Amino acid sequence: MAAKTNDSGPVLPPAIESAWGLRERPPKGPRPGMSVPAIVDAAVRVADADGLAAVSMSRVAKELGAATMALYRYVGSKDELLMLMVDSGYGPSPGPPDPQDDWRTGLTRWAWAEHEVLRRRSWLLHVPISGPPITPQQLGWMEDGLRCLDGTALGEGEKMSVLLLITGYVRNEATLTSQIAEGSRAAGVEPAEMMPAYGRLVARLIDPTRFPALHRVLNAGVLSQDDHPDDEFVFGLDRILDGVEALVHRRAA
Amino acid sequence: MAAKTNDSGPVLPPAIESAWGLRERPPKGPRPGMSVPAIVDAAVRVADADGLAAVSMSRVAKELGAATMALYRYVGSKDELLMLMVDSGYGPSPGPPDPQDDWRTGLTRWAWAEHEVLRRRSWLLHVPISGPPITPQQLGWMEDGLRCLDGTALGEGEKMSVLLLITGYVRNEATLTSQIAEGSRAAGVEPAEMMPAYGRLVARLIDPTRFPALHRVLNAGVLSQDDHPDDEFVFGLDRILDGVEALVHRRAA
DNA sequence: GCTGTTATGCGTAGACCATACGCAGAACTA
DNA sequence: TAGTTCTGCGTATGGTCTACGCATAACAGC
Repeated sequence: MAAKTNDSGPVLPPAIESAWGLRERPPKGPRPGMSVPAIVDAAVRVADADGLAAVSMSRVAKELGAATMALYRYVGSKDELLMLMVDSGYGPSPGPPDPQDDWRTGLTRWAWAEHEVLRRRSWLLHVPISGPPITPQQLGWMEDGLRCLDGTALGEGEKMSVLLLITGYVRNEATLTSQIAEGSRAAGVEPAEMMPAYGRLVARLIDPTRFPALHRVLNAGVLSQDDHPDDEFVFGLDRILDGVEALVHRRAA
Repeated sequence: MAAKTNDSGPVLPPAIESAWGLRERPPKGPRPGMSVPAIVDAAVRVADADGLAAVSMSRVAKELGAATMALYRYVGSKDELLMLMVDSGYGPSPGPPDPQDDWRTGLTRWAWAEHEVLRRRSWLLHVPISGPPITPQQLGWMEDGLRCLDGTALGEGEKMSVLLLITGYVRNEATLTSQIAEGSRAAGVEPAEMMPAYGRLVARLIDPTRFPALHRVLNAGVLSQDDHPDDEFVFGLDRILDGVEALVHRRAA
């Protein structure tokens, strides 16, 4: 088995190396007619317009007026293109926290920034991620998140865990809301009618003696009202930050 | 646009209705040679053995000694089959909490049960879920989770939010660990060497002045040691439950 | 300026995939 | 026995990714 490593560590796909600016063009051969950034931009444009499912190599090539196979001179595989799309799709990190903000304010802003990106580009949630982040902007987001916790007494590992916790939460929450939106579009139902319809469906399916707690929830009308979706987001985020706060206090003591 | 609803609410795909036992076989015509459960079992067997990517209609049909198109008499589409695979793959819910346990013990057990399932069947994480749960066992898990919170003063909506928070966390955590496992297999690296290799890679890429906080984390050796993976899981779960606990106390006051 | 080397653009083709459609035959009802 | 309805599934369509190889363009060294 060919281990994908060399002396200086694991080997990066060429296109990722060029994203870090580690690759100069060889002086020989014809001048390239495209560039990796141009391809990634085109792919992002397709995803923005028609969703991730519409992103095929031939569609992206058409967007650029090029032939399908021409792309493979720039990206090693579709998966590689997807990785670059994620990096570009997230965009630049929200920047370091305001020095006068406490960690909680900073992380809240950080979480909202990701929330906002995922709301605008829900296709990011559909990209099957295949490992920890190694692209420049992704690591930029991480850096900015870590800085929010600079003033706390948490260990470095704990800081990382907290970030993972929060970004995971944001992604998860965004996944759920985007599913509702996509589901309502697919079923031809008003988005606001989606959860009530779901509630009625479940109410019709379940036997109240077998599912008493669930039945009680439905009876309370939990799914019937369409409250502001951001409320749900804020609720979970506050729970998590409460939990982190407890830890921060314990470490500071 | 054809709205997928009728008088009694949204229409369920036929195969899902049969999972709820709402469908009797019409008396005419030849007797079916297969059954939906047999097909789902075969598909789960394929996924267990070779991963979700190996689950194609033809592969499942081969597993059953049937022709590809024969499956479409039982399931409406591959997506429908995937939904049933998830239901079957999760298996029966962990059961209601022990009456003498407090809510926190109960939810911890509930979270571990899902954690365990996802560790054994990581392909469940790769199934693109397309909406809120409507299959019997999925709702069974929900019911059992809700019951853990029965004794608390939380509102019904809050209980639901707490469950979503926890299941989201468990899925997210499982996704990360399974990515490490799959990544190490793909790169031909020992699983224990995966995170250290990642750490070295990032250390080589980043400029310490542009990424000071990240650099500090790496210097602290956060990624170098391979601590018990369950520790990471417990850490996040405890943070979340701490946050929930704060809310429970506030509501009880 | 010529030649060898190397990269590029991309056409062809192969190996998959999901699934629409339609037909032959089985099992029931009347 | 005739009619109806459902099953199994063969064929075919249109899509996917990508391995391979060829013609050509641009440079390096002589």
